[in-house]
Amino acid sequence: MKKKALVNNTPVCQVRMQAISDAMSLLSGKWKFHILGTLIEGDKLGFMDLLREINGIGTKMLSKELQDLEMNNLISRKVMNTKPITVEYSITEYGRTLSALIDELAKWGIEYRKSVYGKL
Amino acid sequence: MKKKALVNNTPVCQVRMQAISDAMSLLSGKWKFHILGTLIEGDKLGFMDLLREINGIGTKMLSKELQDLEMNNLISRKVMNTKPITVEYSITEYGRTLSALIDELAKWGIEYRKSVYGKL
DNA sequence: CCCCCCGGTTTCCAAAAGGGAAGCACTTTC
DNA sequence: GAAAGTGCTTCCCTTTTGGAAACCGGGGGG
Repeated sequence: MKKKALVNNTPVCQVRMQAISDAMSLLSGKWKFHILGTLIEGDKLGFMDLLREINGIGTKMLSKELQDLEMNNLISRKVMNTKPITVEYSITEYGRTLSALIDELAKWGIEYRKSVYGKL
Repeated sequence: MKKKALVNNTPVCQVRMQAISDAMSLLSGKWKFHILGTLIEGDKLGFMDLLREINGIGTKMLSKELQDLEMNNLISRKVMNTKPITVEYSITEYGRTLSALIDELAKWGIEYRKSVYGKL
């Protein structure tokens, strides 16, 4: 007699697992949460602004991640008719639905850091 | 005159960014949320149980991820004195503090899937 | 004329992540 | 004594990810 999955065999758990995979396929990588978090805080930002705001990111990654996020409709890109051509990146309405998740992540990270470096 | 970061220059934002990096350094990878989610649902599970519950994972990844999670005190590993030696993996009290985050992730993933495959 | 700023793309490369298959030690069951 | 189950580790390989640096084109300033 072969054993089968017990916990995750229920439809509700299969859906949860699928959902986690779905979400991670959009949000994985070192920078996506940083970019989204920055755009949620600061309304409209240019490419160079983001490069300055997000410590450690380089032009290649920023450009690639912005394309990914735009493709998934989480952020929007608008080219402005200014004298030196500028681009405005901003969070979309849909991207804003991630703010609860990002808040949870940041909240947990803050508590984690407290637990590691002691209760001062 | 050199421009400086405006949005993330505030201490509160620096802390958030740091927190996001901290959290992701523990939780990154393809399987950690699945393992944690499964252990939150099902109380105590053996290695082979997890292998069956988590669709697609192989022994190598499971073993490695379990070690990572144990090192960070998110799960606990207890070797049992049973006839065929068995190991019980379970979520720690600390690991359980992730359930809100995992719920948010799953919730968002479910809504995302709905938005992609239309409102049926 | 040269350089800097904006907003990127391209190239090259190193490191990390991930997966398959096999092996290993031990025990029970057939 | 052979197979099967439990809990891994090791090896080898491919894919993915990430980063530094160069380059590009247009515009403005000195």
